[in-house]
This record gives sequence, structure tokens and C-alpha cells, in this order.
Amino acid sequence: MSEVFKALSDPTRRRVLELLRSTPMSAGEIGDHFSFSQPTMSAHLSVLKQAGLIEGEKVGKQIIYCLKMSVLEDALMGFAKTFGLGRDEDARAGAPSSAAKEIKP
Amino acid sequence: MSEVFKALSDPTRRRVLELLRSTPMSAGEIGDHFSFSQPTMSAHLSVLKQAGLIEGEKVGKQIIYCLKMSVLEDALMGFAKTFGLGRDEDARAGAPSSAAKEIKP
DNA sequence: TAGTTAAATAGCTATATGTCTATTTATGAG
DNA sequence: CTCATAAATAGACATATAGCTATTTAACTA
Repeated sequence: MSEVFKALSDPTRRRVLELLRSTPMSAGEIGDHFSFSQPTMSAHLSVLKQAGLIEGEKVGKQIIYCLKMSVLEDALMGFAKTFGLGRDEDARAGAPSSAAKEIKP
Repeated sequence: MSEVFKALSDPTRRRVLELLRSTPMSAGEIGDHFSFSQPTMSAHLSVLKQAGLIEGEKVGKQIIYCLKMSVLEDALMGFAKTFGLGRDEDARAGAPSSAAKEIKP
């Protein structure tokens, strides 16, 4: 959980995830979208992989990374649900706080 | 955006947010739930405030902090929507990827 | 005016992070 | 086997983070 949010706290890594949203991509292809050095990008990919947000598969001499959407979803939505966010689902305990939902007078 | 995720990447700060979910609370009351020093807690609150996730109002010699649910919601859900998460709303561009949604053959 | 209390700030330390260059490892091509 | 290429690892450095103790600031109380 902490590792996911930590991974998401860097704009470069968020952009990597967005890239991978459209299609899996090799480390090199990902790197082409940025101006950092190859090892720097490798480190960013490592953080994302450590958080479980991406997965790499070796194909020839490249490593193809793909987004693990389910992990992103579980972390983000799971946390959101704790706060009663994410859908029309009321959080079962605690406070309704901000947005009004007084539909049952 | 980065600041929000960075703030969320620490478990202590996530617990603070959960505490404030039920009711606003003074810095001291918040600190009572943890075993860190007063200045350490003050620093955590400062990070959360910087990210816009909480707001403090001085009342007497205390500062009452409250959760800014809308900021949390905007950051979390806004980012989620980028990935087509968060509701039955299709992300308009990119990949459907993980969970199937092939309702229109 | 002192004294007490709540919280922030200052200053310190150890560890983590983001970046780089240089090197290593692994794979494919000749 | 040698060379070229893709990516990871090693090592260095500057900055950021999380924690602490000690101090300061702000506000109430006697």
C-alpha cells in the first residue's frame, strides 16, 4: 500500500503508467518518452515493479513491461472505499462528512 | 498531485486521515493515537496540510484539524478516472485492458 | 505579570530518493 | 568466438524524509 502510493508520488512514474495503459512496451521504448538516462529510467521501472504496478517479461534482449491494472485498481479503489469514495456505496462506519447524501430524511 | 500521493505514502499519515474521517480533532488529540513525539506528529500534519488534505483552524490554544474530503476525492478519483477506474465510466481513450467490459460486440 | 499549556520551529542525525557515469550481464548476430 | 545491443547493477552525490531533543511562539489562567 505504502509502496504503491510512493510509486505514484513521482510524476515520471505516473506518466510511465499512463504510457503502459495503452500497450505493453519495452524498457527502451518507455525510455524514449523521457530525457533521463537509461539507468534512471531503469530505477523508476524498478520502483513500479516493486510496488507490483507493472510486470516485466524478457523477450529476446528486451524486457516488455505491462501495467498490472488490477493492482492499481485494488490499491486506489480499496483505499478510496475506506473513505466512502469510489461509488454510491456508503462507507458503513464513520462520517458522511463532505458531499451531502441526505436522501433519506 | 504528487504532494497528495507523497502524503498518502506514509502509513501514519493515512491513519491520521482515517482518524479525521470520523470527526475534526486537535493536534494533541491526534497525537494521542500515536507514540511519536509531538514535533514528529506536527511534521506529519504539516505534510498533510501542505498537500491540502487537511485544514487547521486555531481555537484557543489548540488547532483543530479537519479532513478536506473533497481534495482527497479529487486527487484519488481524478487519477483513477485517467485509468478508466472509479465507476462504470469508460475512459474515452486508450486501452480497456484488465477487467472485461465487452458489452458491445 | 508570571506561569502553564498547545503547537510550531530550529537544529541534528540517519536513511531514502533521484539523478548521473561507468560497468556488468544477457542475448542475439556475424 | 567476437561484437553489438538492451537492460540491470555499482557507486557517487545532492537533496529529501522521518525521527529526535530543545526552544520558541501563542494563548489562556491565576
